[in-house]
Amino acid sequence: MLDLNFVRGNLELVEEKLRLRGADPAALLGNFRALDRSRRDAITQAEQLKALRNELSHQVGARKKAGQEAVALMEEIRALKDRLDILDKTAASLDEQMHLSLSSIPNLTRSEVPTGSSEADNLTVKTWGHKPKFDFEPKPHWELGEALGILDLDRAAKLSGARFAVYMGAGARLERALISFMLDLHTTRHGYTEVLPPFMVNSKSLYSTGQLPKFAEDLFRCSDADAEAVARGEFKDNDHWLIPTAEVPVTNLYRDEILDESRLPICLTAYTPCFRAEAGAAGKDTRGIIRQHQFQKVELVKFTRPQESDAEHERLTRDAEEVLETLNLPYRRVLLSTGDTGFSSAKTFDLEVWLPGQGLYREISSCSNFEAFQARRANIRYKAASPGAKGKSEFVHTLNGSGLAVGRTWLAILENYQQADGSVVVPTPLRAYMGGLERITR
RNA sequence: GGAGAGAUGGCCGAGCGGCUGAAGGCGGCGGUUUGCUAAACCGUUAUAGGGUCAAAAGCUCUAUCGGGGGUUCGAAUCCCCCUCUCUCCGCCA
Repeated sequence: MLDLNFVRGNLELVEEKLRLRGADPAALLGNFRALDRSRRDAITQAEQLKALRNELSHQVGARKKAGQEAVALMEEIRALKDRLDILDKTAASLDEQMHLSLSSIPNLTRSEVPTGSSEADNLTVKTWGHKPKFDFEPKPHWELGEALGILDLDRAAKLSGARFAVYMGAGARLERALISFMLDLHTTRHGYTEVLPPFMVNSKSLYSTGQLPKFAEDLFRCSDADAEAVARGEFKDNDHWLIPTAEVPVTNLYRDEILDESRLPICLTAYTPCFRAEAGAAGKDTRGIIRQHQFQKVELVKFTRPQESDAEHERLTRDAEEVLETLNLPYRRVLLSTGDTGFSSAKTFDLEVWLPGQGLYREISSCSNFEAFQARRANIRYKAASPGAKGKSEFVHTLNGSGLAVGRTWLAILENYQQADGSVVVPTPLRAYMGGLERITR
């Protein structure tokens, strides 16, 4: 969420930034000034009446204490009530509208983000590694996996439907190895603390990180959650949704807290499954396990001081890249354009891994700097500890990135490490996690 | 699932109809004292939203004592509902 004062004072800039994203400023901010004005007028009126009521009530107290009667005063106050009731309701309703309107505005992208309307305008920042050369036609992962008996999509469909996968034998072990490998790398070499959060969260948490209210249809909702209430802007702490990413529970760890500056930056890593409804993705990536309703991910999350978030963003992206480099998977780093940058993000790098079986680069990580956008929604602040500082609390900056999407790493290994006989060589760093297995064969 | 107890500021903790935005302590910040450190002492220290202001500061108003509703001229304090925490019992991986 953007700061109300900031929007009020920089309306043209905000509208311009919205246009860069391909959003419609008129739809989002068309009545901003009018709404702002009437909201403030209503609040002023209601508060003036409350001040009067409080003053008169005080007089009642004083008279009673002095042993005088106060019937007339009490009558007067009672007479205010109807008027106050209406004013209060009006003010509350306008305030709610303002909040909902503000909650629907995406974050402002940073100036270095390339202008564009879609992923076609993303900027490739760097390319790493050598694409493997094959003296045979490389196969896509679904053919390799099914032939090796380590991936069973047909039975997954029987169990759960489309867009689910069953991993068997060395396939299951490879998935588990990747999770352990990534967590170990981030905790021992990159300084992250491991977190194992709940896989279900309440709607308040999803509001804080920006998934609600706008993107409810992308989520799996448990039966105790009320999508209509969410659409009205009611976020509860006693309903449940399946997490679409560990970003949600991990970022919300410090919701409504004031952190000590000396603790920053806080760097956390978490393995979780991720559940996505993939609404609107019908017909997209239907083959293989690129796009699933459930996939595993190791996530990186940081809480930083505002002045450090840019440098920490670079560091976090490097931490994700190092997973690919250690596994020797060719990739490129892409700076997303204004049109492709996510709702809550001010700047996002995607890492795209080379998939020889399909002959293209595919997103395997997305590393974003949300600046204070999520922190403002989640009310995560820090208090300056440095001497001389005024002790005023400020919003932290939050960042996160996949380090990495495990399912896509799994399939990237199959495609990049495949052999002419259909077997797959296990990358050296994973062998210790696979009981020494060097090659997955039929 | 049943029974009971509780939820107050950065933290601990008092208050149980008006004098309470909230005692006291801890912590933080500023200062005095002091070879240094420590200690002691003094002062200060919530958040959000209105109004005023060119703006900031300041001043002022409103709201906030887990969340929501109610009673009352007036609610941290009384009543109802919900959530969470703790204790005991039951069930359970």
